Amino acid sequence: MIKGAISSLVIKRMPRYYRFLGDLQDEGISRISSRELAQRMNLTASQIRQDFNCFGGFGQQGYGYNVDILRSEIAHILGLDRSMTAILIGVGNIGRAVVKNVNFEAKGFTLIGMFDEKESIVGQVVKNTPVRHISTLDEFCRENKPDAAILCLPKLATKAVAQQLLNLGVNGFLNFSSYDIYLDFPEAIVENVHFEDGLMTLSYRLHEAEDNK
Amino acid sequence: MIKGAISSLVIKRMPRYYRFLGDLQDEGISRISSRELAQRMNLTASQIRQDFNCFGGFGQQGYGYNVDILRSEIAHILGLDRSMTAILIGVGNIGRAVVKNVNFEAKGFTLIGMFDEKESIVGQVVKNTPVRHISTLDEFCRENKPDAAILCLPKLATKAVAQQLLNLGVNGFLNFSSYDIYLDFPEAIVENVHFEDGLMTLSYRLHEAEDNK
DNA sequence: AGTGCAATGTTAAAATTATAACAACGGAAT
DNA sequence: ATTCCGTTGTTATAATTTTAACATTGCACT
Repeated sequence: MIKGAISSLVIKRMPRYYRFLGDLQDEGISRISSRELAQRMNLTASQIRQDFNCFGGFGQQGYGYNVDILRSEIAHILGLDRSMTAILIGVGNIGRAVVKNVNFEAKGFTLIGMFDEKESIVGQVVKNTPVRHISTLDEFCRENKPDAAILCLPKLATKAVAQQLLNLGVNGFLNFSSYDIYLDFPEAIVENVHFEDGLMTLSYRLHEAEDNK
Repeated sequence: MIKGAISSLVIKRMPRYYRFLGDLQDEGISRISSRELAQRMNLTASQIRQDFNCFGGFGQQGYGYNVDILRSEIAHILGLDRSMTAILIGVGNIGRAVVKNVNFEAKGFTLIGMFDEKESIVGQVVKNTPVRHISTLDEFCRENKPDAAILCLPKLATKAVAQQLLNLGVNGFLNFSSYDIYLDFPEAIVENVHFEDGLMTLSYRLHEAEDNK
């Protein structure tokens, strides 16, 4: 039972809960209260209960939450238990790193195609998926209608490719380039991933701590 | 002139401004108003002015902001113009990808050491830095006092290594493992980077959009 | 069966964050 | 020199988010 629109702040916390509950499973813990979860995760018990209650609440009064159930509920909320298809564009440095390190299958995504413009890369098989030439992208998308595109392209190419894909009916994007995609197209769903941002905020906080000495 | 404590939400937006202003420079744009910046970045002009005014404000009334000046002010706020030393621990898949794709120098960080436990990796030179055995970590840290540690370790090792480094006086962490570090040590500054989170929130939003059809 | 305890779901209050409004400023034009 | 226009810095309002409070529920124990 989902009530109204969920705040994006709540959504962004869900993957963290999901991850942490997995750790609890590894520890063999099968039951936890919001109070203890809060302590462990550096949150407040109130926030945890509020977060879960956005989706109806999965706990039992006087008992707490069952770790397995809670985790699979979150998986369901995030849609990890439903299957979607994705293509990856740009099989260079970043593209390879992403394919190697991101577990798409575990998140419900099946990689059905990879594309690059470099002839030396086209034809290679990465993770059981052959790399196709970018010129075949249109045809491929019309035939296979992928749900999402993982963009691992250089800055300049990113915007154009995103627009091309939008026109082909692909409107989910996971963007690993350092260029933020801004598309004024309401259907478009874009997640920008910038690992350098963490380095910059770390820098800020380190200097802040230093200055306050 | 910095007034009081800055909200972490403001800090998290700074890298994005920094990036976008770089794009504007590439386009040859040297001057911009908060209104136009807001349009381009999908924000409100109010928020932009408020954000910059947390640090004193860098604009000129009736004119707007000078792109070059604004960007370098943000760089200064983030501490990118001040030098810090960092070590990287775990030179496996993720570690290599991070070294290849993250521009530490441009963010003010100098990589002074890399560590791994695998004998086959130790001795290799990655980005002009030799990989040392993890057993030499203590000695190295006592001698060189690195400001930050980039953790690219498997889940299980992460917590222990973080604790070890804390004891050695290293208290800035950029953590790329899928394990969130929770240290109840007030000095510790931790930034967790989880690229899979973006995939999960994308999944949520895609399914949400689908369900509302 | 009845009572007490523990922890949830929910409602209310506080705090924070974002948006809007406006006054102050500087440059350009007359 | 004066007025007007545009845009900032700043103050005030609105909205959101977090935290706290509490009533309700189900289990365990006697």
